[in-house]
Amino acid sequence: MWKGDQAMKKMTIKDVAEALGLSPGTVSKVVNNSGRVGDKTRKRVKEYVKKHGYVASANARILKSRLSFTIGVIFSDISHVGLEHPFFASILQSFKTAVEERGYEIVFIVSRVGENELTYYQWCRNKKVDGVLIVMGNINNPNIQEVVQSEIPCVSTDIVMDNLQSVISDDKEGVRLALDHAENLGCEHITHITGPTSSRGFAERAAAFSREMEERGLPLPDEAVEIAEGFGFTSGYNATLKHLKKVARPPELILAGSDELAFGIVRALESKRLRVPEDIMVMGYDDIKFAKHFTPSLSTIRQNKEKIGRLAAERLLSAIEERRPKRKEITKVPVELVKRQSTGRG
Amino acid sequence: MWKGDQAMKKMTIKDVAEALGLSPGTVSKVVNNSGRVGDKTRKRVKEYVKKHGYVASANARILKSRLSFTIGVIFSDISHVGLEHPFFASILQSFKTAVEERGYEIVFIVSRVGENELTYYQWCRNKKVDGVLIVMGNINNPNIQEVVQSEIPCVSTDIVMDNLQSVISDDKEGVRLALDHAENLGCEHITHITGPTSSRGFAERAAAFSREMEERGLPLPDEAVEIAEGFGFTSGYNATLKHLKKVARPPELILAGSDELAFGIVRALESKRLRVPEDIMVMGYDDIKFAKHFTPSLSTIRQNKEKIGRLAAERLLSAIEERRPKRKEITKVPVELVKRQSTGRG
DNA sequence: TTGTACGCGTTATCAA
DNA sequence: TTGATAACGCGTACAA
Repeated sequence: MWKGDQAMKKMTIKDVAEALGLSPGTVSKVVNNSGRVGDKTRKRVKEYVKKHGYVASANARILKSRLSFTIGVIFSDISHVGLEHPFFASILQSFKTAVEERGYEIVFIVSRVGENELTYYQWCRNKKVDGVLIVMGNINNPNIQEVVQSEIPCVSTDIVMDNLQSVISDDKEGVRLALDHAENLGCEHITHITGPTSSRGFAERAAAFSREMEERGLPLPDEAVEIAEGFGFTSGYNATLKHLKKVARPPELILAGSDELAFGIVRALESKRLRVPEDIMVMGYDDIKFAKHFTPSLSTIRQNKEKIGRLAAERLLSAIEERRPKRKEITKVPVELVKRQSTGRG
Repeated sequence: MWKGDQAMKKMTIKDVAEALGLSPGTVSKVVNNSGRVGDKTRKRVKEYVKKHGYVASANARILKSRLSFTIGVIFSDISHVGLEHPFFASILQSFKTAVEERGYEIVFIVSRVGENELTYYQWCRNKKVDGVLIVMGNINNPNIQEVVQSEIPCVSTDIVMDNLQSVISDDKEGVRLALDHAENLGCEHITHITGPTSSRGFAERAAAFSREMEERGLPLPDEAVEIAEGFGFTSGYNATLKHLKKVARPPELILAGSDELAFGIVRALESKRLRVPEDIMVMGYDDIKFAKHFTPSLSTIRQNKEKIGRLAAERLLSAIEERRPKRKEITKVPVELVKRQSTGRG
């Protein structure tokens, strides 16, 4: 089906109208199921359109109408975390699948168009996106604040803010499950190593950890919460070494803020001749695909990434289609304890 | 900066023109650095535009002009492999970064718009994308054939076809490096377990493997190449068990078609009380992030994902901007041997 | 520089 | 009711 250099001339609504001896307006109505059109005409148009594969130009349509069937995605502004981050990639994937099923598509919001630097909000206006998903963001980013406070429907699977719908894991419950598990294993001296608290998840888990430990009457010295410098393996590794230097005696269990941190934590412990789980236990958070293939396989709190993405899509599309006023609303998605070798014999 | 429900009225080129007592055409020229405009006028316009943050509507612009500064991405059609696949996600990430630096953005090509089923080509025409990246595709997919044979510039980081530019790893070299390594380790009985050969990478590695083994005079019974059913851990696991049943005695080394397969291979061997690397060695392919954290850490052939993505971006953008006729062209990116524990003592 | 036709649909208005 | 007409959305490009 080689078309050579010259493209097949594109069929426009006028071509269709002309071929059928109708006006463009009438064809438009049929295509969009709007307005009144006679039955036989409607049928003629539908058949022609189907047969010849006419589809309205996306750009012309968006230019005129309210909706673009496009969702802008804010993926990352902080710390070179990209599509390669398994947790966020999973969420994005399931969100993408869900909106595509409803005829929407996703585009990544960037802060420039051609040569112009735009704010996220300007970008959205410029592209007329129908809604915005914040997969990962920082509440102090003025760009994000602007979008969230604007008239554009938004949903986040990460941050929580005024006027913003969020679909997130129940982190309090996650920490509770983790500590229940720890207590069942007979652990009392527990350390929490988490990532930068500029990230909501990390901050929330750290807060929940402290509160829970107190309520349970477990020891909570200052060193019991260690903040790693980044998101990845190396950050977890380094934070662990730092922590071990601070304490007289290693804790019985370390709860990590994420699986990736946990991987680094485990290796750091091993480098100090501490065996996991025999000498010290480790728990992760997220249950990314690799957690079960790690050695020792990682006990963790599973976040339901698929559900988070799907629910976020539902919430956002309803907000778009019902045009209701924006308000803060948090949907908590249950988490689940996954027991593996790193806290026992697997 | 709460804007409430009613959006700030959008500023159009007419508003700008009116405010400055000029015509829209003049403003357009300034904004696009095209055509002749007087110096002082140009300056006045630039200042006004900067101050008030006017940006041309993307849709109106695309509607009229040749370029959309948009690249369509074909990510996956086969086997539920999504953004979660670390190898392809890495390539896409670096491609995305590279094109964004040049003012382009990416959109995922899907096969429907609203209610209409479109072919990829129709979709591209409909959206006026400037070019297409095929991150992963099947050469027998008519949708892909149509795009590739069309007038739209394309580049692939996966498949190889007529009229298509490809930026891929030098798999022959990769297999050669792997077998050199194997021979240096004294291995002669080598098995290759790879994924579905509908995927170019797997097919090419399998072919290279057979050829190289023959040239080296190493044994190449039929069972020496085992095709797994899928891309992931489980496929590797099952293929290994199947292979072990076929052979009288396990090979000395297994070369996997990908790291993910290799993970499954290793665990399958262990389940049969074969230690890696003591009893049998295993090599992966790709060097995804996790390969070095696996136990045993995985020796592998590193594909330069970052470079593949970046080069693909360069090739595609040149093709777009120079509008040269399409032809087949393969850019091979060097690979690298990474020695770790799974083939020695690490 | 400006005027204006044009790109391609959508939608409000109007005639039949 | 049915369908046609025309203005509109927002820029671009070319003639004047």
